[in-house]
Amino acid sequence: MSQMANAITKRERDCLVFIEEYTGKGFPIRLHEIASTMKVKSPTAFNVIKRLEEKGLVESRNGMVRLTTAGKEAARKILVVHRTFESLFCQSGVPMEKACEEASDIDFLIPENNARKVLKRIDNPKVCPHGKPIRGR
Amino acid sequence: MSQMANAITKRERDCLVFIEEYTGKGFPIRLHEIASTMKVKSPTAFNVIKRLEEKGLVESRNGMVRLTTAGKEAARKILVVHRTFESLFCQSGVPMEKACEEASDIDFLIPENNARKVLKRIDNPKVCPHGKPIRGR
DNA sequence: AATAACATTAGTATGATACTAACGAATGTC
DNA sequence: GACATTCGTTAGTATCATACTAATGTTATT
Repeated sequence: MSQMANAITKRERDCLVFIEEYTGKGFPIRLHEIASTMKVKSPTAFNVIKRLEEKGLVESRNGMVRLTTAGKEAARKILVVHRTFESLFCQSGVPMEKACEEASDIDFLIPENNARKVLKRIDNPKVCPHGKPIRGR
Repeated sequence: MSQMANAITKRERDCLVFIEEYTGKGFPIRLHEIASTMKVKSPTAFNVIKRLEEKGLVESRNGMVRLTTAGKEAARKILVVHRTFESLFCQSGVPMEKACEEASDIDFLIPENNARKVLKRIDNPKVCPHGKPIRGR
């Protein structure tokens, strides 16, 4: 209720981003992989996936999980915001690890268009502190 | 679990900040006031207050609610972070209302010391867009 | 065909959020 | 002083997200 209709939780965010980053390399992802990365048991991961599925962000078939078009778009938006704030924190003197962690706590809460404005304000860096492109891939 | 031990929720944050701002003017606050401002029924507000009480941030007696020392300190920290990000958003071209709203979504998630670093990065404004002092009062 | 690895279902638990209904206490009005 | 209104509190219910164990399917590999 504090968020708009299509809100996701931190857990769902972590899961979504992990799938995006993993499957971005062309490998399919298995639930077991997700569970162990998120450090939860399979049924927990299964439920998170199920919720993401209900929200139309993820598809799973034969234990293979992948993002839908909407899911990819959602992940893309989150990553733009993530890298923007990560950059802001780093520019401000926060250590990279901490910057990343804190960006992860807020990147799914802030609309992309506002992050883009912030990006301009901080001199429009093209890559995040990890060297990944901030805007389109 | 995504947060540290003493984490509070968005609801609790809203409640805490509201009490801080209200009682800052020297008036005692009543539960009914809190409930109607937060747009929830009394029992809901009552429960939020109860949780804040358990966390040692609030005291209530005879239906009068006020912050403890720890509660004031927590509210102060939140407001430093709030005003920092509000300023950032405004400087970036986000309308003030929206800037405030979004700052409220994240200000309780970011540690004060990192916000202070961000504050320096954005040219150390002394007041937030509403004209309130950002650092100590 | 048997086993191992993994997915899935069922069932339970906790914490945050929110409600209604009912009750209690204080306050003010007639 | 009796009564009504207002507000706080308790009790009970519900939902959602999160997380677990235990049991059951399913698939793949040997």
